[in-house]
Amino acid sequence: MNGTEHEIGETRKRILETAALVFAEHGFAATTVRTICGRAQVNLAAVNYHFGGKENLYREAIRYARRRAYERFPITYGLNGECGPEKKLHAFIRSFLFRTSCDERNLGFGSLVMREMVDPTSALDMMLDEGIRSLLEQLADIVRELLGSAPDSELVLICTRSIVSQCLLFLFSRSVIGRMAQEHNFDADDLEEISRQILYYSLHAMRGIAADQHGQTGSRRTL
Amino acid sequence: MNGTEHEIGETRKRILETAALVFAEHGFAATTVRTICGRAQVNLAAVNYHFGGKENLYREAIRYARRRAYERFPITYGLNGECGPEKKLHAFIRSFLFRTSCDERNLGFGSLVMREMVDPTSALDMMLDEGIRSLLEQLADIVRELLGSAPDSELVLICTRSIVSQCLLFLFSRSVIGRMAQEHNFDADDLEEISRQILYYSLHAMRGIAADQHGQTGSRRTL
DNA sequence: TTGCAATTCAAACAATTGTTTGATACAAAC
DNA sequence: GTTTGTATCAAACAATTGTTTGAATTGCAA
Repeated sequence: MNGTEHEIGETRKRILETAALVFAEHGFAATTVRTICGRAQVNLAAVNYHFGGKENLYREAIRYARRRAYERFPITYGLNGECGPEKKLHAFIRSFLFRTSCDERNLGFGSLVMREMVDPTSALDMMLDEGIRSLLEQLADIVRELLGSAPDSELVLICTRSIVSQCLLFLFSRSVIGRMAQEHNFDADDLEEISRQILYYSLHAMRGIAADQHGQTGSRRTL
Repeated sequence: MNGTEHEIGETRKRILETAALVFAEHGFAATTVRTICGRAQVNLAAVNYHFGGKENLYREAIRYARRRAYERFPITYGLNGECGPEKKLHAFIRSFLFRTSCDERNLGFGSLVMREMVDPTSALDMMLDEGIRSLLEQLADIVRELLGSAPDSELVLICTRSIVSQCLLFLFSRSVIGRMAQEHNFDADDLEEISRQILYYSLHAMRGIAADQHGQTGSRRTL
């Protein structure tokens, strides 16, 4: 081993992959170093030797899972060349759903994000700085484009929030869905269908809101 | 003590309230019986004496917090007499947001639900049976009423889901919002405003979808 | 082969966990 | 006053935790 940053050794890599999956499954507190090492078939001391502790391993595992998930599903997933805001929104929703899905090749990235939102550590700040913030801004740009000229900035916020919430729902309500429906794991076709539903609903909502806004030019207190 | 079910002793009550708040703050695994007993100013053995273990206390604490939260904000909160589906939807959203808000008098009910969705235990089944399922059905009824006559059942599902997701967003993204905005705690006025926004957005979306559906009678594949 | 640094390993460590124990205090019933 | 059952308490228990240790092993350059 030459010691450079990106040259990952065999055990190091195996620990990272296993750790991401186990942390995603049980959370930080409930995960034991022994479980990780046992499943990764490495010695117990390897975690402290290679990562300097459980907490450091946790952060590294999150970065690793995120890199892998984004490699599989970049934000422009399924997009080819220039296209309108509708297609961009569809790509955004699709890639988000697939990236945070249960597929083991995502290394539990979705669950890691979800758990970090519920039990924030310093890793959440890391994630905000290195991805989430820019992701939200890109979505807001698409929404701005869809709402048309000179949109009230609060409206952009409301619509963006609605789309985000619908994407997050399938992250957070996995357990509830699993207990209320008979089949609880979404395959690729299901995710495509859900993407289409979210897109369909959001486009209609935004069209209606944009029309309402243009119709009465000014305060939109129709409540 | 006469031993009846609902006659709660002083220490028992103090443990329940403290436990709900501590479990809500740190989650089941990360909270220690010592922390609860210390903050409740009772002896360490009291938990096992009165509740027979940490896990039992956890379940009882959730029920206790839920009862208190629903007493403060029943599903018809702010409603008086008969009224249309719009007002009903508004009441549903409002009561949900207030019930799951950070207000300490809710005993952390919102966080407890959230954590149970992320780390499901047998308590989640309990919550589904004793509240969540019926809550979702009531919302679906309101949506059905709003969408008008003979609505496609899949549309009801989509719209219901969207409303739920927007309500849940303020439960799950509390940490992210707190780190992205300067002020991170919502007061009553904020919650009222957010309720209005969710209502506004949802009503527009449903109107648009209902119109689209009636316009083309049949498959709604406009994507 | 020899030497050297990086890695792996079994074992032990100190700290913390949920739970149990047996003594004690207290109150009401007889 | 004695008894009886409930409640509280300090102390200890067994199990599990993350981490450390020092020896053994490995891989490769000299």
